[in-house]
Amino acid sequence: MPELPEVETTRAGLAPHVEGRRVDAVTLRRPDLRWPIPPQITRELPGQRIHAVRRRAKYLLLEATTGAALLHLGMSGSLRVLPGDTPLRAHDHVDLRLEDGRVLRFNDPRRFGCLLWQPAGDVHPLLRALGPEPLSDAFNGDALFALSRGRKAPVKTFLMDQAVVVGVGNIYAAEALFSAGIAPLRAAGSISRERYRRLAGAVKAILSHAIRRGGTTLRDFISPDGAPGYFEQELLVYGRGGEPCRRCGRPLRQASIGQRASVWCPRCQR
DNA sequence: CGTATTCCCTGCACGC
DNA sequence: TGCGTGCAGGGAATAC
Repeated sequence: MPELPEVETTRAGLAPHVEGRRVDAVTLRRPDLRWPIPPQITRELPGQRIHAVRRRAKYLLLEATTGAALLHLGMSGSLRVLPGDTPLRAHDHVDLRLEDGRVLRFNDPRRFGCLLWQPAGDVHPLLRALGPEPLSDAFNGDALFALSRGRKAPVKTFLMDQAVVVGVGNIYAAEALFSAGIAPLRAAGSISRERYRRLAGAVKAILSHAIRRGGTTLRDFISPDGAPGYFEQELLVYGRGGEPCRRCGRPLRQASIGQRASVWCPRCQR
């Protein structure tokens, strides 16, 4: 399930194959993913060159001349650059044929992903209310502390709020809270500045480590060249409910927090 | 505004 | 073996 490191891995894998190339044709095999695919994708994008592949939160932007294709991988999406004659597989929904004959192919079994259009000079509504990038200086313990005052929601829910900080999904929220020693159910407003500094540091460390390792491989995530990520085996709490804490040996607790499966160590996290 | 809930969709792990 | 069931999840939409 692509979280920020997976999306960044995808961006980095895509960029050398796609940047500077012209899109010759677009093939849609269904009219929608999560939302209808807008007419600009088929009518405006073909013939334009992709100048850059950028990422904002978990969105990818293929920046062309009159606008950008805005993609989200949802939880099962993947993008690959393939030889033009590669046979189709199930759920290959969209092809962008590049001028070198290869295709940028968007596969998404669960169709939680999207492909939208952002006109040049505009910011798509989906990107307007997003918080800071987790690896930027704007995201730090002081900002978390300030934003959290008065919040009664669990800190895990708070940390996964894309208006607070983008790109911290369920896996990395669980791992960062374990690393910082903070219990996920604790009210966001009750946590000290010092502990938020630790938490922000943990988020940055875990995300940058995961990016270096090529993202987490769970379910069907694959990077654009087809190589799997190697982070899964390093997860300390996510998916390990009932198993012993790697730090203290006590069984990890599992419960649903904000409709999301959550795992933590009742002894190491307070 | 903050918080809680529902929904979208398919693949997979289960249990019978 | 083959079925049905429940769960997973990002995040928008909706309802308080």
